[in-house]
Formats: sequence, C-alpha cells, structure tokens
Amino acid sequence: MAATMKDVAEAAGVSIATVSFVLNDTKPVTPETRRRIEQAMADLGFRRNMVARALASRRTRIIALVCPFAADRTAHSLKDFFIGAAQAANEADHHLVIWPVSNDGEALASLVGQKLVDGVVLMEVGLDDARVEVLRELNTPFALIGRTRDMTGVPYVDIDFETSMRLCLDHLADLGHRRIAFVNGSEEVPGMAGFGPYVRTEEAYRTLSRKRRMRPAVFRSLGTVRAGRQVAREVLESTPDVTAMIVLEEATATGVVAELTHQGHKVPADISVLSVLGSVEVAAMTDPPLTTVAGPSAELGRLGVEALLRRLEDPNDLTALLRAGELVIGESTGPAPHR
Amino acid sequence: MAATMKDVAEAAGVSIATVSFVLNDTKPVTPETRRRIEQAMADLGFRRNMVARALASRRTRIIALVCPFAADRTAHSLKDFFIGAAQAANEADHHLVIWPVSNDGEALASLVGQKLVDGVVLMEVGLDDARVEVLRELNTPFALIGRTRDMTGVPYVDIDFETSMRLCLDHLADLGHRRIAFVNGSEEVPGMAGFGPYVRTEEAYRTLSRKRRMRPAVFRSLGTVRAGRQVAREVLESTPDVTAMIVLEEATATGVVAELTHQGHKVPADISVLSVLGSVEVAAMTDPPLTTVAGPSAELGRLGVEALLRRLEDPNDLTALLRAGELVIGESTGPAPHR
DNA sequence: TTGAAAGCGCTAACAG
DNA sequence: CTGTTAGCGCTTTCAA
Repeated sequence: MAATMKDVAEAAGVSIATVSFVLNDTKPVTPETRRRIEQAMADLGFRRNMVARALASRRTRIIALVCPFAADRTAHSLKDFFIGAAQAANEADHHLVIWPVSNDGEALASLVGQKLVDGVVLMEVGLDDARVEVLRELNTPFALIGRTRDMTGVPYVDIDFETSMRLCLDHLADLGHRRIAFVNGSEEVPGMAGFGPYVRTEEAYRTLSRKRRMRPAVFRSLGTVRAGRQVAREVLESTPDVTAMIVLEEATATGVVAELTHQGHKVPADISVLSVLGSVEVAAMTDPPLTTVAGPSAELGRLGVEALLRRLEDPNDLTALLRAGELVIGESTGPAPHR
Repeated sequence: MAATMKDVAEAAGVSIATVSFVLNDTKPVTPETRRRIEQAMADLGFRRNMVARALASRRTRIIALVCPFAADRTAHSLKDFFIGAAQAANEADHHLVIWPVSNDGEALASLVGQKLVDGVVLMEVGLDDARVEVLRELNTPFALIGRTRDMTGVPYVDIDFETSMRLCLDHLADLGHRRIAFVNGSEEVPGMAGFGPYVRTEEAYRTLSRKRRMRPAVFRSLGTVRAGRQVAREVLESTPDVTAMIVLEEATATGVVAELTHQGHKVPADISVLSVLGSVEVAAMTDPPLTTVAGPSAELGRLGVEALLRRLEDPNDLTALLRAGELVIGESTGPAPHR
C-alpha cells in the first residue's frame, strides 16, 4: 500500500520525526540527511496522509464555502465564485468543500461541529444574517463575501457598489444622458429583504444622481425576463423622458431590452440599457449585446478565500476589501437622443 | 472545548467503545445504556470529530468533484452540477470538495495521494480521457459524468443523447418540419476534440434523420453568440430550404435567433429554433424565448455522486445511467411554413 | 452486552 | 541536529 512516513524513515535510516521536520520545514536538518530523506520519499512515491496530519496538527487545511441552497434562484455567476474560491484554496495547499446551506443556523452549526474545516467563507450574506451569529458563537474563523449591517471585527470582501454605480453613471453621462432610471431587484422575494446588493446599489444610485442634480427614478422587478419586460413597460409609461436605464438583475436587463425592441424603441438609438453587476456571458446574449458593469465574481470567490486564510494565520487580521465591477462596453448604450 | 467521546463516556458512566457502538449502531446496546449515552451526548452537545473518525475508519466520507479548470470556457450549467452533487453528498452524510483540475494527470494523482477523499467524480470526460487511466492505476474508486470510448467496468451517468435528440426531432416533426439543420459545437477548440456530447448528439441526429428519411445538414460553431450569428448566415445561404434548426451550444442558439431576427426572418413563423441541452435560464433570455430540451445538469451531478457512493459500498457496483433532457416549450418553435 | 487496548499516520514537545 | 514518545479522537478487534 501507500508508503507512510515510517516507511520513509526506515528507508532513509532516520527517525520519523526527522522526516516530519523536512516535510514541514520546521527544524533545521543537515543537507545530507535531507537529501537521503527526499530520495527515499521519491523512491517510495510517498505522499503525506492529509487526514493523519489534520488530526495531529489540529488543522485540516480544508475550508468551506457556504452557498445558497436553491439551485434555481441563484445567479449565473455562482460557478465563478466556486471556481475562483477553489483555485485560491488549491494554490494555498488547501481544499474547498461546498456546503449548500440556506439560512439555517442549526444545519451550519452541525457541519461546523464536525471539525472538518478550519474556517468558513459565507456567500450571499444579508444585512442581518443569522449564520454570522452562529459562526461567531461557535468561535469558527470565517470571512464574508458581502456585508452584514454591522461589520466590526468581521473580515469581508464585497462589491464596491458605489464605484460600480459611478461607472454606470459616468458612462451614461459621457454619452449625454440626463434622465436615467434604475431598475432594482425586488426585496419582496422571500429571503431577499435587506439583500445587500439591492440596498447598496440603490443607495449609491440615489446619492450619485442627486450629486449630479439628476432626479432619481427607481423601479423594482423580479429577476426574470418576464418581469423585465413588465418593468420596461412601467418605465416607459411612468417616466417617458427617460433616455437610459441601469438594470441590476441580468435576466431583468435581458427582458428590458427585448420589450423595448418589441415596442419599437431602438436600443440604443432611442434608449440605452446598461446591466450592472451581471456576467459578461449573459450580457453578450441579448440583441444588441448589453453594455455591462460586470460583477467581479471569480475574484470575490478568490478574495474571500484569501481573506479567510489570512485570518487563519493571524486571528486579528481584518481584511476589508471592496472590488468594483468592470465596464464592458457592448452595443446597448449610445448617445442620448435629442428630444 | 468541544466534547469528545471520552467526555460522553464518562458522563454516561460507560466505556468509550460503547459510545462508539451506539453512534455507529454497530453492536447491540441495552436500551437503558443507550438512553444514558444519548442523554449525555445531548447534554454535552457532542459532535463527532470527522477527522478522527476518518483516520480510524479509513473512510473520510469526503468525495471530490473534478471539474474543468477554466472559469471562462465553461457552461452556465456548471453551477447546477455543483449544487446537485453537493446536495447528494450531504444527504448521504458526505462532504464534497471541488477540484478544478484540467486534463492534468499528475495534479490529479497528487490530490488523490493525499488520501483526503474516498472517491472521485469526474466531469466533462472526453472520449479518451487521461484522468480515467490515472484513477484506475491509483486504484481510486471513481464515477464519471459522461463517457469515455471504452466504458467496461466503469460506473457512469450521462445524458441520453439519442432520446434528447429524438425529443427535438419529434417536436419539430409534429409541427410539420421536414428540413431540419443541426448546429453542433466545434471540435476545433483545444480540448474539445472528441468531446462526447458533440460526437453523440451529432450521431443521434444523423441516425434519426435518416430513419425519418430526412437529409441531415450539419453545421459547426463555436459556443459564442457571435459565432451563432455567423452560423445562422451560413445555414441560410447554404441550405435555404431549412425550416428549423437544432442548436447544441446555448450561446450559439442565442446568436442564431438574434441573427435570424436581424435579417428579417420571423422566429418561429419563418424558421424555428430549438436549443438542445442548454439551460432553461438562458433559454428564457432570448426574444422570443427559446424552446429547449434542457440538459439534466443538477440531476447528473446528483446521480454521479450517488453512483460513486454505491461503488464505495460495493466495489462491483456498475451504475450505467442515461438521462434525457426535458422538452421545455418556448416561443421559438412553431408550425413549419408553407413553401 | 460491555470494556480494554491497540492502532490509524502524523505532529510537536522534550530530551539528548 | 536528531530521536523518543505522547498524544490527536475515534474505530475495532478481542476478551470478559
């Protein structure tokens, strides 16, 4: 069977402790001894048993990514978070386990209690999130992707909503738009009340609009294509002087473009549409392809893991990182029409 | 700190072995003793340490999902595989780790060598896949999502391409279509040569077309919107009598619809478009929303894990499951036009 | 039906 | 610089 450290020690004619020292680089070892040990490891094809190591060292080198449970009501970009997080973990010689757990404190506590993971990265945190309390009480190291209301002492990474929104408004203002509507997601959806991105993008939109002396016009819509078509009609009826729309949920943005076109409005000649914090893939799928401020999903997954890993090194580390989306210009935005 | 079995044993006035027996239900225990032990566990808030259990039992109860590395060239549905797999694992009291490993045998071998996981589920397997050989040599239990050329002795779950394609053709034939093109993905992409879904859907399309005495017309396209627009033009030029198109990559399908509409062809009045093995979410995003035979992604993730778990119970278990997509009727298919 | 004890493979004092 | 050894918390014989 697979060689153990004992086998390596015997083959190299040293004690098992010495093998451990070269493996972990925790104590000085004569070059010659080291060489013999490394030779033996190579000969035997030795690979260190993670489980034994974890038990003895009280560090499993596994971290958990807690993600929303529902496969359906879940952003396209979830896969980017996964991949980004898993890669960051792998690069640091850690493993990433996926825990699809909804807002269920008990389930989370039970998983954490298994002592399988060194720490937890929490996704899609709400402004008030029960899971954060659970983790705090369990004394488990954790980091958040997103923010709760009170972030004192909690490491997190999140989207820089203000900068992201500023990118949208700058782009549209540069094109001469002065009457810009914002279509937010709907907090009516169960579990979405106080959802950070909804709250923060809207706040940024309102603040920045006023600063530019533009009258805010906020609409809400479910994150579906159908709802997007609906809200497009609403906007046209209630605020006909709008020349551009910033849309938060990408499916909604898609519906908006479809409905505008359907009603005979040219995008972007008559009205511009900009998708904020969606994915480039989905943005590319509409006709015309959406201009978007793409959400930094994979990066956030990576940064969340890295924040947790730092915290594991240093219990006082307090990462607080914001990352803005990136403006990817498509064909759904153009100069404001003369009216 | 967290209570151990020893604590429970002491509190219940029994030996640690007895606690283990009730925990694992491996030996008969007097109801009274059992009660005392359960009481003690409840009082102490005992939770079994997974790592110690794993080391002693030589079963970690962790399985790995090996998924494509590249965050970009990766289907929207990847997240569904993840969630389906993670849920299935959780339900069976297992954990799922994500290993983003491309076709790199050595990396995979190194991960497996850590003895962290009991088995591996491989995604996106090609007709000839190096990783399968690696796993076989390492003597690691594994299951495939997808199929290699030679599947003797290998447990797998995969899409039932023939039935999925039959659903497409039936649907279109029922609507009176007789001249149906198929737009395949492109094997020109590095790593996509011999990609199972490409090979098998095309084969099914050709076979079934001939059976119905319809002349096959196969096109190939990269899985992007732009390429979809391109291929739509190709089809129109080279095969103007086509009244329906079946498109494999969903981004391509999106581009096809956009281009047809753009060129003044009404979908579906002039030409029907059907997306095969895409996601309902993306299908809903075009205008008109695509009819699709939706790929069973979450289910395959789940079934792949379940196949592996069975294999772990019984090394001779040989799961071989095919699951067809599901026809979700949108508004991109309609009666064949009179010509 | 229960208990004692020997590991699982490694880490980390401590001793030399 | 290297070796000895006591665990990590649990499973699993074997004996009682």
